[in-house]
Amino acid sequence: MKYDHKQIEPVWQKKWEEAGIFHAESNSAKPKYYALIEFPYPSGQGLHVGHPRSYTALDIVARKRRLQGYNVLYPIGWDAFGLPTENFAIKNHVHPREVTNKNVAGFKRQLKSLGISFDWSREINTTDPKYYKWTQWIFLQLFKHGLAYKKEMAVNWCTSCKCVLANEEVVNGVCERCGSEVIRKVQSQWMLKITDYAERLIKDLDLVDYPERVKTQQKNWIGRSTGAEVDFTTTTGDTLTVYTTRPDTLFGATYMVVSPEHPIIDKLSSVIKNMDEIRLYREAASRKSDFERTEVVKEKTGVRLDGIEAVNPVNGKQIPIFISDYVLMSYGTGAIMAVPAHDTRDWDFAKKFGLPIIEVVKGGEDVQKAAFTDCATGVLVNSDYLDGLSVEEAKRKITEKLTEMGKGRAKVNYKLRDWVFSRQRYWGEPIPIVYCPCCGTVPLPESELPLELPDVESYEPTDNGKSPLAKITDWVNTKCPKCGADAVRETDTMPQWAGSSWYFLRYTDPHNDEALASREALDYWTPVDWYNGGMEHTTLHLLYSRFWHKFLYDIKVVPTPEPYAKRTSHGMILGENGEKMSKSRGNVVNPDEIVNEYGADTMRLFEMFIGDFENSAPWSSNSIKGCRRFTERFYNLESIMTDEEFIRPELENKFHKTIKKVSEDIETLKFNTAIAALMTLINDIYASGSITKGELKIFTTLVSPFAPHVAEQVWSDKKLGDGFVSKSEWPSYDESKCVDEQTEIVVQVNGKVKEKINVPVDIDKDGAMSLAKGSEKIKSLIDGKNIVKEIYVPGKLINIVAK
RNA sequence: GCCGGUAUGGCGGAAUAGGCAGACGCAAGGGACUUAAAAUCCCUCGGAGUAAAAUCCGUACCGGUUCAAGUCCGGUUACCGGCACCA
Repeated sequence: MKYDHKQIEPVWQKKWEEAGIFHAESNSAKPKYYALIEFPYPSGQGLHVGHPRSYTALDIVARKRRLQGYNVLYPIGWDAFGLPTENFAIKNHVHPREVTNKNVAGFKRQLKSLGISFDWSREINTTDPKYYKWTQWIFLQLFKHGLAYKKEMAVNWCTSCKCVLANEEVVNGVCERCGSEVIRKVQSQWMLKITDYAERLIKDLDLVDYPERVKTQQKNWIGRSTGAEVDFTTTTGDTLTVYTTRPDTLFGATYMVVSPEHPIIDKLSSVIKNMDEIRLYREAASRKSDFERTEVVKEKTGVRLDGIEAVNPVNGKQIPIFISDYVLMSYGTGAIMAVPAHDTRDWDFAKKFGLPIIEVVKGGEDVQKAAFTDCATGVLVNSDYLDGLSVEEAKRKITEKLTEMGKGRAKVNYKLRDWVFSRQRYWGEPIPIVYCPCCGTVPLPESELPLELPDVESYEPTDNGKSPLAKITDWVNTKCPKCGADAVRETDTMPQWAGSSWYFLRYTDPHNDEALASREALDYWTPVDWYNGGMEHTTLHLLYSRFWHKFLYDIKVVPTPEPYAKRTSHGMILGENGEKMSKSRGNVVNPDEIVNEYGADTMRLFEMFIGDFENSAPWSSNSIKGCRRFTERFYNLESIMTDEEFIRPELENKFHKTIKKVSEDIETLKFNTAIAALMTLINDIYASGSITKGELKIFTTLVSPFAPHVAEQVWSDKKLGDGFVSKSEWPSYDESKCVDEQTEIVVQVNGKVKEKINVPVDIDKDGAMSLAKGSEKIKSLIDGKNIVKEIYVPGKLINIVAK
């Protein structure tokens, strides 16, 4: 029979489904294994060939674990709330739910055609009220524990669309859709206090097995810095507190800068002589978009506060105060002490405004020419009692001194900011909060969850930037759950990140109406053993879900402090031209075409063979042919099978080595070399002219995680075992059979390969050396020379250094 | 600017912990089979050099350590990703 993937693949997909062999067992005595991929956002474009890279990789792991006797949970679901669906709905006047259902159906068909061993009985969807009931429940717990709060926040506002934009929708300072100017507008927003967990989110990275680059990126994002707060007194008798990581340079502070939004300006407006000028500057700063404020401003701007000065607490010197937008209200205290000699930004500003530059750390170039910022090498000068100390010593000493004086304290700061949790959008989870004129902000009772998303006429945001939900008055108007008075509902919805911050918990018990998941299910299944996903989620999704998980751990809902024991990341699949795959570049490859032309097995093999799993690799419509050939060659083994159950002695070593190699490579993400090893073995098998039944059984099992359909076909055609190969047993290898008896070692003279000799594997140095010297060629090369050194690397190489 | 990643044949890539650079696959060239083509099978395939060998060069670039460097150390460049005045 000729290999025909269209005959084979749908048949086995159906048989697997009917037999339910990929269902995770709920009450099992087996050890558990929880493999997880990032659940997809069901977009209208459908899957592209990038998606299956991650799904296939963990499918291979999941299938191998099943064969190793684990009870495996490998689930799938839909992260279905979000903007593209909503925008599509607005444009085409359809309900986002319909769009979602249609897209989910498309994705499902595509995923099923790839033969991935998901447990479809546990499928979840973040837009299902039965699911988002628990997203809302978690929000209520966060609220009750003071971790959800409202704050006036600047948002992106499109002046033409009259609507709030997400950061992703602002491109180069203009609206992505209409191209008009985006400004900052202050609105009251729900925030989540992720900053309370900053320290633990860093520290607990020690508990998990993540790639170092992921850990580093999370640490940098959280941005912990240690320093001190210093209280300056002003000539008006007020206190102005600054945060600095360089308290050692306090004697070099020659001015101060406060951010344009700093409250001290309003407080002292009657004292400041040039208030008009200050007002103008503040206004200009507030009008600037984030883009202008960070991107365009290369030259420092600012205005001096006329009529006030600050007093340096350590030397009593009076120094001027400026406002400037290079100081951010959102970090530290919104005010800084400026040490131009040792900070580049302060130096730029001081040069522009002609301010004095005093060197307090010696060891660099002339500070009048450039700031000296290296704190590892310098020695303190011009700093009274700090003189002669190293920077580190000076930091410690001055912090102690300030603490004694009551003028300062050690302080840790984080770049991480609280999570803006409100969206003025329709297609998201409604925030379960009611505003009552008497009781204030009241959480909805848990018994009233889920708070379902009502139907609306149109999904467009309102003119004043409120969510479309605000237009549905009979939904908005409600009674206060506490006192029964007339009240209104919160109309903001949650961001897309909400549903994905806990979805892996729901998979453990997806149909539970009493809890987000039962405690037994969570105790059994969590943490996730292996989570693979994209690097682009490192600082958002991965961090957000760790935060939620830690909170749920604190309130004793989940049993583990960390959600994922092991995290890995795959590289992108690029277009054939080496560029990122995108619709606009026209280089998108649709998996449907590949499955149709070559079959799912070939597709899966190629996805894994294409290159180093962790690096990006370009798609190649030529190279895939090699994987198709391998699939056919594997299938054609049927025709050369003999009935012996054993492994032929001449192939025994090769089989054991391959079992070892494939077993190990799957664990270390080296799927490409695992497949290469299978290809090498099949070449050896064909060279031998036949394959025994016993050999084919092993080979088929090894292939089955990669190319499961054809493996099942061969398994059943040749009656290699009972039932499915997917329910059989992973082959084991014998370490002693992986070593060869004879081995070729390389003989070098002065580091250059001159000869290769065959030796018994356990030969000692003397034996190998005399064999090497017995070679005519080597003899002629070292004859008459002085042998300086002889190196023997067992089983590998001899190097004779001769002069 | 800062942080992270990457750099190996015509191409994707391989090389445990410093020990034969180029496994495996693709493409290309030659041959067998065929009326022919496809498929399949066999051979060649980094560069220079040679009748063939020998030999020399070669893992982005410059330098170092070592008997031995794609791998370790110091420096440089290019590309990709993230962040962007974080005091």
